[in-house]
Amino acid sequence: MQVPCYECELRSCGLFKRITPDELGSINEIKREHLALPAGSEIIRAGDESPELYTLYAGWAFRFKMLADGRRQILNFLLPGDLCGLQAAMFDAALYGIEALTDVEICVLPRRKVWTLFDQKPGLAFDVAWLGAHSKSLVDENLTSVGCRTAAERVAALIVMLYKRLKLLGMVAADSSFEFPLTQQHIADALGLSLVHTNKTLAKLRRLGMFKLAKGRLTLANPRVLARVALYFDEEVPQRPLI
Amino acid sequence: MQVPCYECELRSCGLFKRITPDELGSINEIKREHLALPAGSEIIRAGDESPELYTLYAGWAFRFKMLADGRRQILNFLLPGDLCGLQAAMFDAALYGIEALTDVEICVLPRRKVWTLFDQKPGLAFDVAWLGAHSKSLVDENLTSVGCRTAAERVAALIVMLYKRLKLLGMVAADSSFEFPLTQQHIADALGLSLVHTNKTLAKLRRLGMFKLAKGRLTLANPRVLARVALYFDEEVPQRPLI
DNA sequence: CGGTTCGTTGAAGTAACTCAACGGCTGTGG
DNA sequence: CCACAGCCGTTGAGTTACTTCAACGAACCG
Repeated sequence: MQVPCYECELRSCGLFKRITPDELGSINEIKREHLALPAGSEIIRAGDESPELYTLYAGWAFRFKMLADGRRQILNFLLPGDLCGLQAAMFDAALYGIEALTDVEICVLPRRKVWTLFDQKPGLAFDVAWLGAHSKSLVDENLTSVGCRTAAERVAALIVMLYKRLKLLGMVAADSSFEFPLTQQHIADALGLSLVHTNKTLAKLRRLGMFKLAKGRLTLANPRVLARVALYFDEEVPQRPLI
Repeated sequence: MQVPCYECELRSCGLFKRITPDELGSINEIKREHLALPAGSEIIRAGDESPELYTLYAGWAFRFKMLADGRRQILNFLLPGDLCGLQAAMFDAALYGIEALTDVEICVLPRRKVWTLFDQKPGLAFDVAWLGAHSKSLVDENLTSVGCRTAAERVAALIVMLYKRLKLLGMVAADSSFEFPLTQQHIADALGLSLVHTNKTLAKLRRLGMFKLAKGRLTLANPRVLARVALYFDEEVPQRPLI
């Protein structure tokens, strides 16, 4: 347990709802480990029963489903502060996989202890439910993209959504640039597009001057314009709580 | 409050986790009303702040998002026993709409009272979170359909999924037939297909003998075959709890 | 160096879309 | 009673957005 929850950097950036020192202490008590995993690791494997709940402390990950014939759908991307495997912990088997996109660090919370903690600190139960609902709203948004938007609109929507989330995390530089570790295959699998068409769509948006992409870093020309392309009904990302 | 929770028909069909009489009594206490609404009613309007949480007692509904230019994506369908507006109740504004597909009856639970109830009965908080997670898994499945499957596979997957859910509710007859109130426009909007193509795809599956559809009732020839068409990794729908 | 992964581009094919028209059914109002 | 409008489903024809196939260059690594 290298990093006590008291000193969690995620907490200090104002990301989480203020929780009582009492609650924080309880979380710290059940936190079992702080693990580092390399890019490509499977954090949760579909079909496994997962005895643990994780929070992503550093790095990127993604949640996905596979079809019987091997096609893959990326459901959403996970950023620091996100819970991994809430559903998996509530059901008996995970219905999806979670893979580390970059090197990651995760905090391990034993499932049983989390549930018993709820009995003592009901406020935390609300917060966990909140995080689950937030993550669901990301999937909703992605489904809307894949179901309704054209290829260019989907790419724009994905980038804008990541931009907004990273901005809340303080991971966007002053020039509107941020780390962008996705390969084009990831983007294709998230948006329900072929690899080739994803490439051509990205090229088109780049030629239009919507953004630059070099050395794993994406620089946005103008977030508002891109949001317009994505046809957003301008809804804001809600404020976030806990863990 | 015509129907006390004690006598709830949903409860009697073994659908929900056994909860203590004490918990049940608490739910009954905060239940405010039992409302009947005609088909087409908006149960939740996107953008509204919703002071209430509902449970769908009878009838069908659907949750959807609209794009700026009017395109609609149906996120998932709601059946008796499902919660309406959990996300909406946790955030300050609903990010989606919910519309009654048939005439419906809903139980009204004032939002504030639900949260305070959690403090007294933490077990219920877990159950609500469970229901939220379950609903999310439906969206995951739908996203996988829209992102990965062909039109015929999507239609098959949708029908199989509804069949499985209705079966758990005891709403499937001995001949594998069930009420099917969706118009082709609903199916199209849920699957990210055009109306015309949805029609042609349905016709094709019908010609192949996968199912019959007449007078708002769908009869499945063989659920297993349809599941095969949908390319399911045979995952079972988990057992359900509460409210 | 050769192997691997990732990005790029051209060309040909197809699944799904749009447009358009029509038939059946239901409810409404003269 | 018929006339008419509105909704839903159906079908044909032409178009397009996206897919698949194939090949190649750049970067990275053992």
